[in-house]
Amino acid sequence: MNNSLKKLIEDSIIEALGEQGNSPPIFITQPKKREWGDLSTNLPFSLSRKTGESISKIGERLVSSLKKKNFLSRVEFTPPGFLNFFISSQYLVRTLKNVLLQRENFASFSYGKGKKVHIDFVSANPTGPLHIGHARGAAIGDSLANILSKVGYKVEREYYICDVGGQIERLSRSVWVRLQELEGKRVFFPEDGYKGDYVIEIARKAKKDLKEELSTEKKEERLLDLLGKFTVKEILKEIKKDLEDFGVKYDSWFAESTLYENREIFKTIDELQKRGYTYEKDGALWFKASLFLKEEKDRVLKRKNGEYTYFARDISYHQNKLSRGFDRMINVWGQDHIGYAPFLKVAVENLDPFHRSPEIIIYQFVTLMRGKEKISASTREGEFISLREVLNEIGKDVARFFFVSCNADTHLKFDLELAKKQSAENPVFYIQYAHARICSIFKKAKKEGIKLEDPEKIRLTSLGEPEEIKIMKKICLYPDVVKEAAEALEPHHLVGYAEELAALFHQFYTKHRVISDDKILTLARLCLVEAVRIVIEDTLTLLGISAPQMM
RNA sequence: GCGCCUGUAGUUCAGUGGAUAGAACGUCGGCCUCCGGAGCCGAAAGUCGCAGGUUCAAAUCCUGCCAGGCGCACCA
Repeated sequence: MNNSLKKLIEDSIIEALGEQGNSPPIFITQPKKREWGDLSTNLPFSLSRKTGESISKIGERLVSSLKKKNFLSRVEFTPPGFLNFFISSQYLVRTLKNVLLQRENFASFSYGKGKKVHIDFVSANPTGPLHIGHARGAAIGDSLANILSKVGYKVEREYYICDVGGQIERLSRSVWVRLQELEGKRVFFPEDGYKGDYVIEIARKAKKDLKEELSTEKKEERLLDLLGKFTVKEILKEIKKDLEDFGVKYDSWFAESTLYENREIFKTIDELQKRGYTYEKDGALWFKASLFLKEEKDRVLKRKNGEYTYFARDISYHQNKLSRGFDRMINVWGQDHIGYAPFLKVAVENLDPFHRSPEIIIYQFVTLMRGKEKISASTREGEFISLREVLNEIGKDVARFFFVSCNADTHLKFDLELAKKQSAENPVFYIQYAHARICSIFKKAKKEGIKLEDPEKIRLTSLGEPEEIKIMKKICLYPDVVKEAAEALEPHHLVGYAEELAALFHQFYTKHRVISDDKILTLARLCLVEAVRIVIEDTLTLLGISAPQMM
């Protein structure tokens, strides 16, 4: 299935350019003014610079060979050097029928060619509940996964569980201390321990569930190990539940400890050594990052005490992904990993014979506000707004919409008060309202005994009002929006699109009646609004937001 | 100090080197006999952080400043 209008135009241009057609990249964009067409390109500029032919000559030549295309009603060359395209009503009608026939597959593509994509997001350390910062990563990662699978990739969502290392030790020690306190003993709470109340809850649960083991096991080391495993399991249970309520479901959960169990970590280190990417210094094993990254310091793979660093484990994890046959690996990380990303990339790509490299999407942190006041977020100190609280306060739809509505690079400010207060006028409701309104039109139609027939049989040419044309044109662009969001790995493009489509619908709705005495027009308009409904539902689904029939 | 990211309307954010920089919220003024008013129509609101440069064309690319966020571990 391919309903991309831009591709159609692009192909026609390439065809028109003929044999000598190794043209510069063709950019087709939506112009700002209606007189400039529905789509336009600046190709005459760039082509002229390349070939030396005059801009207007190129323009005129392209116009004359493109104007025969039946999906265009008009092609114009407009000085200083634009080609403006006008979509034909024939194409508008055909597209409307396609939406009704193909429904949620209208914007599906084979673009990804069934390639396997691994997407790793959130992957928060199991040392505490998810907080609001993780929510942004969850919203971006999950929507991206949805979008990529829509354009034809085989997507696997995975959560990487860091269940190894010093943080887990600190966590289990914190639980142990809380346990002692429950026994009535006064114990000094470690400076670097986890201070959140959830630790006390877990201690309480451990006291009940691990009663026997706790009383028989005397060796502190074994005891801490036992507590650690129990705690990680408990916290993961909560994380999983929070994510599910946020609309996120993973295909797999990968525990870091399995890298030791199947000895992959050792193989990775061997390979790095064999290739001469390592050296020993001060009793530690180092990665020669400077081989690939000038001006960067080398990094430790294996510490003096014999433990592997997170870096070493992470390289091994990525090799594991490659061994599972993934063509692309996408990691969605918070900006605190920004300096680390290049190291992982060079290590992984230089070990792989095909030089596949993780693609890393960095999202900037959310500044959380309550009115004018900033709220800090630290898992260690136990000061954070949990994802759970956000879900309870403002709900999944508003939260997901908010986190996915702007570019990952934006340092966005999130005012909880405002999010709650504005909720009635929030853009997400504006979009959902359009959907609910359409559903209610169909309820009325049903009551009056009107049924939507086979769209092929309905005379859609009776749709000619400006508001109707605008809607159809917007719908024609939907597949391209999805494709562009997939190519750029930027879900936020869909948000802007959904708002625009909803606005066009509301404008149409205010001015015209769908159900009227004119039977033919009624059916045509039902088709039109049903197409709007399908597309809105589709965008909302990609963003993980519900499309309610009633509000 | 070095690296990455950001700076666009009162606020939150869009904006693929192109044509007169957009939307939402907020503010002000209009619109309910009729499919849902969580809607529609209109108005006010901008030195695109500052200064240079490249280009026929710069919010967008380059350089330098200023301000903010995050990194620069034998943490993860």
